[in-house]
Amino acid sequence: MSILHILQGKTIESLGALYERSFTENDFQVNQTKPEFEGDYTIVLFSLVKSLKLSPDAIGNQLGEHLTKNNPELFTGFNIIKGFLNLAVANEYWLDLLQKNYNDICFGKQAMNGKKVMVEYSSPNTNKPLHLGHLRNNFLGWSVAEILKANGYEVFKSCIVNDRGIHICKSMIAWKMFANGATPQSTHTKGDHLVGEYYVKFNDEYKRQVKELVDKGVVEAEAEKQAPIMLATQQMLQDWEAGKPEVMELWKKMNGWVYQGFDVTYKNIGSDFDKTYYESNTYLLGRKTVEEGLAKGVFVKDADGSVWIDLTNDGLDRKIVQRKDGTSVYITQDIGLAQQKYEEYKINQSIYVIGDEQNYHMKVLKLIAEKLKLPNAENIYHLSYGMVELPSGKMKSREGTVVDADDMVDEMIATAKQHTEELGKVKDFTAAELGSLYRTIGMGAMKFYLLRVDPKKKMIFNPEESIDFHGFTGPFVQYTYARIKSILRKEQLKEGITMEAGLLKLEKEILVTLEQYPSIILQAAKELNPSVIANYVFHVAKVFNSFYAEHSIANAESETKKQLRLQLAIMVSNVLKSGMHLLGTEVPERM
RNA sequence: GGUCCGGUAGCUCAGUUGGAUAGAGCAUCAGCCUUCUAAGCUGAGGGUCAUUGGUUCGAAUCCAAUCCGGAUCACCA
Repeated sequence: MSILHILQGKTIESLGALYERSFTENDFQVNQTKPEFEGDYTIVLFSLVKSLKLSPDAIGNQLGEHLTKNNPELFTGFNIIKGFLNLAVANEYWLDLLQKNYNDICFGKQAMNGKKVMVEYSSPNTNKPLHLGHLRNNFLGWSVAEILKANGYEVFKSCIVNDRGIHICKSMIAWKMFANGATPQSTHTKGDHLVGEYYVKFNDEYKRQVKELVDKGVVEAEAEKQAPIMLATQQMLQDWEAGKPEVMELWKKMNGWVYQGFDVTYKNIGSDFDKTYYESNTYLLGRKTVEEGLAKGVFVKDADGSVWIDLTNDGLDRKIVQRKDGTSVYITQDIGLAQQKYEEYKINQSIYVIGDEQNYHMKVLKLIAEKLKLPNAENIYHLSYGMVELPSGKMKSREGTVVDADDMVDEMIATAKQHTEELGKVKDFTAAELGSLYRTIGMGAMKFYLLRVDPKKKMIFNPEESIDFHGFTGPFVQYTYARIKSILRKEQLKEGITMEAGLLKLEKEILVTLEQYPSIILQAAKELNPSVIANYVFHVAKVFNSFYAEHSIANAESETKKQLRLQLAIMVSNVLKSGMHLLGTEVPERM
């Protein structure tokens, strides 16, 4: 329970005693006091004026009087300015907070609550390597899972691999046509990149063939259907569905290359999964759903045999759920999988980390689940995030502007190396230490960069300006942590020393900030928003840095002051480490 | 066209259950390393919170209209 909540409770108490009616926390507002005014927390009095028929100053005086008189151990004074009641919180409260929590590495986290959540994220296609957009997805998913764990949920991370379908056949056809049997080994290329090359080659060749046909006088729409490479791809998809051995063999071989490549990338960026689903195994799940839907009268069958759901009454469209040839479409498979997840893990909530271009799809998914009265329907939640765009607009593979995930990682680590060398810090470390330090800093910078903005909003990434290492960044926070650790290696904390009662402004500011960590973790989970953590962790580091520049810990004014500051530093380092962990980011002991 | 999302400093973003003079970072400028790591600290300049109207003690925040940008509306996934 934070001082803010305590103050709310005490205010309700005091108001009740003063005016002999009951009040709730909605009757007034409590904020942190603005720095230009005296006090720590502020009660806004205007909303009470009407119902009490008293002036703001009169209410403020009576309330301030009552609060300080009845809770001297909490509130030591007050002032009223233009309808705002500013209260000063007793130093003892802050010192007590420090004593109790400075060494608790679990500070801010909740005990297990018995609820289970699944977070589905990453979910790649096996026809091309991961790019910057996937990185945002991966970091978000991992971080949200961690934030939920910190709030007491049991979390399962899952991934659905889109490993079948026409787009997969495209790279297979192109490989057959152009690769001459090239393999990752023979070309020294990462498997996912190799397969991605042939996906690009498919599109080039396809475009060429369409143009050829158009030049011969074929209408463009017709040419797109008739292009031989497209016909061959469609044939391959049919062969795949029929289980034709040579197609299956090629499919397994090429997917195997991609998985090897993904494994490397996932390991690099720290993504992991408790359960991986493969669409090649789940794409038939929808059939049962369709049968159920028809039986319940939620779906209708058209004359040609295709099955539909009418969502026009819900403001949406009529959606197909099964093709006339009896195969299921994407949405139906997803419903089947949603059901399977629920049955397998008995989850209370199912979170899908998917880009906002699928908002409509996910809305339909949830709506159909509701109409089918599936038990998990209301637990489906789409964590929708915006695209990562370039200053010139969307990334386009056609124009070669796609920022590759592996390249990005390498570049960040290289930048970390360059910065460290420029600062002349290299001599303090062994080669092995440097390797892991560059990785920690580079990945920290990148993850922080992609997580510090609200997931809902699209974000712009400028490849010209490399990701910053100063200011509101991961390395800034890491650096603050490393400096604290450096002090803690030199100075010993002594047990049993009586704390000094006085608190300097900056010392108190640190404590006020640290106290908010539990509610920040709560808010981040409620909003499923890691940027809340990023903003907070940065704020903590900033406040500590201001203190650090102003006051010395090792050479404090007195021994008791030194011990107090050591405890403060320890608590700050714990919160920084904990918060950065929620963002999937490590903190270095030295940098 | 329907639906949804967004528009805050030169740039990238916070702030939106209505509260005091709208905040950070980057960039620009001026300072601070013989004292715990300067990847740091202190300060300055920089704003019609897209526009207009409304609601009220009070609006970046709520409502309405308009303008601009984006996503989506496949027998693709």
